[in-house]
Amino acid sequence: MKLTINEIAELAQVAKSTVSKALNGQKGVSEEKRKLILKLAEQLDYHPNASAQALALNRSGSIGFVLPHQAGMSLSGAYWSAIITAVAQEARSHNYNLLILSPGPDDDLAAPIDSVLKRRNVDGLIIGAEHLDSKAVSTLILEEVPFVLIGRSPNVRHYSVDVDNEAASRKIVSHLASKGRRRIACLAGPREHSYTQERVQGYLAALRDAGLEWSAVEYSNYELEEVTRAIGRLLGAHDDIDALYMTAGGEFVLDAIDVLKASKGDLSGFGMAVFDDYRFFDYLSIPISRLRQPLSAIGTTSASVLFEIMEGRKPDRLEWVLEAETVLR
Amino acid sequence: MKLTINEIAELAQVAKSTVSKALNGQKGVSEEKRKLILKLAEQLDYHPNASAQALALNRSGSIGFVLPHQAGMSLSGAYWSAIITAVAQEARSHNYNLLILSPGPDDDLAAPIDSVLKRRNVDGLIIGAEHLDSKAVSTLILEEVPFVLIGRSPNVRHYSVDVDNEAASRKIVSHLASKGRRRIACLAGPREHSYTQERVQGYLAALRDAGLEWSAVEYSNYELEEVTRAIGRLLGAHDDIDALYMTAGGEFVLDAIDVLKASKGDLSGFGMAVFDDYRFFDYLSIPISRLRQPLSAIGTTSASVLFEIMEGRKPDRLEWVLEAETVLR
DNA sequence: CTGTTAGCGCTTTCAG
DNA sequence: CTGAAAGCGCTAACAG
Repeated sequence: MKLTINEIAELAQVAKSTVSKALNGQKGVSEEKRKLILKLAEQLDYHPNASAQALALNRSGSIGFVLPHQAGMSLSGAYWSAIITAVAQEARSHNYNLLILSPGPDDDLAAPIDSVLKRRNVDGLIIGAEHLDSKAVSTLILEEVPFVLIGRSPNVRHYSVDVDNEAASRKIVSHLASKGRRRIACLAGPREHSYTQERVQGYLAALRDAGLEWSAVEYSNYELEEVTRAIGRLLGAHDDIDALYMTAGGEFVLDAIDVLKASKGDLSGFGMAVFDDYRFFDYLSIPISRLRQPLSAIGTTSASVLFEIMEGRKPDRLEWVLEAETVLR
Repeated sequence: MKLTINEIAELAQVAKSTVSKALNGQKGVSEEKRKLILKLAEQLDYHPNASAQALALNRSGSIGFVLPHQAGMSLSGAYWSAIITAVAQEARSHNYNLLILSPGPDDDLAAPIDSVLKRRNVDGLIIGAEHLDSKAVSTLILEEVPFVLIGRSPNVRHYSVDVDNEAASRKIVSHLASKGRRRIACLAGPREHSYTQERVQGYLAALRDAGLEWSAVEYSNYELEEVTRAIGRLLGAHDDIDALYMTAGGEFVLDAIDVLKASKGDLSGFGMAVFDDYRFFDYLSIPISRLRQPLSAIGTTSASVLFEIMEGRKPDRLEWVLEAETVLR
């Protein structure tokens, strides 16, 4: 049941090194033998043993994808799943496999990465940045592991692909302003994430663009209690808020709407914009403009950048910034 | 930079075979040497090279997870992502890695599976059944590859873990009946999927339980056009339908509600139940009762069944059926 | 162009 | 208990 290169060599009456060369398209094999060998391999459906190849070549043939902690969580799963699908596709087209590294609920991100690296299970990594400690990153760089980040972390300068958080935010908040909103508040995600900062910057820029002087930003960690408090602070301090920009989507939006409704009652006339796009937004009680991230492109791009560095080429830049699409309502 | 078993052996002044034994907890090593070796390995943070181990042991140390085609799609991604996260966890706890096999948009499911198997990249497979052709399955069985299915396919009898589609459907439709609905129609998914059939059976059983004689089932492939037509057929034939049971959730539900609204106008008083649970259901115009699948449990169970067969133990049964939780509205 | 040989790093006999 | 040696399947030098 185990078909090896030796069988092929025997059948073709050649040395296994010849088979190896023929199969790998190397030169130094007569056209005649090459044909014979390829035909044989094809007929017998021979595939070289991955472990043996990996051992001989000192390369695993897999890349790893590191999920952030909360990837399993409901809607954010949809986000990661779309990216993974694209990465898997790209990997396959390079004849690589895709390993998923999902940190346990408790243990830290570094452990699984470390092990997989030490064991030489992967040749490169794509890491959902979110909150990657710079310690882990410097280890990676030190060990010269090729890797690319999805999203960026503060204090980390490395290959990354991300969406243009600031520009997109600016655009959609400008849209709110153009609709006549004058008191546009911002409900932001966790302050420590780069993407939150960038999106807030975009928000502020849009206000400046529109000549609005008033602004208000509150941060939260996406959990109902904090969201409640954050919105409370916003509404408590200003009773004339007429629009809200949220720097992240998903269920967070539902929470926010609940809280808003509870404090303000009727929401008609209230403006809303969100960074992220889910179709159900159209079924909530107010129109929501939103930003749609190019998920497949993020996956495809990060994978191809990774393969580029794995193949020793040096990309001409460090950061790939993709556009988010605006969906105006 | 490459720390191998040889270095450890040298430092410990023993043969590498002794190191191997010590590290793998085999007997035949003096307590003294074992301690020394373990200490050394710990200090130097030695991890055996996975490929070498795989080659020597003829086992890859990875299991594969086969996604169905449309997994990247929006909300269904959330579903798979939750399962994968659980599987990854379980794999890690068995010291296995998780390989993701995602079929390309065009190519068939068999190709990637076949290659990964032939190359001995995985020791076992978890397959999102959905529509797995029985040909592929028989190949797997023939090659004696350990695998378990998530969900079931008609004509395939093999280890599988699934949710109790019929019982859950029966329960939730009974709930509709208990609320006084008398004309409960069923909007089903694709007829060829087992889960659709089972859910329809549950629906019919519930009607019988409630002593209702009237029933109506229409199938569709989840696409707006077909959904429109299916609902059209239901409403066209019966103008007194007062409730709808949908055998699947996600965006499908939004489409259905759109269509319903368009034909019936006001939906108040209309009853609705759905197999699947998303929080946004609570924000639609009518209350929706629903069934929540135990996603993590599905992942964990399928993985542990897989490991059981991989370890040569023969589970006492072929099918694991988990309960879906009902969320009544 | 071809075959022989020597590893890749690990496990596993099997003498000592 | 210990270590030398063989071998997992493949690739890469190097003679011929």
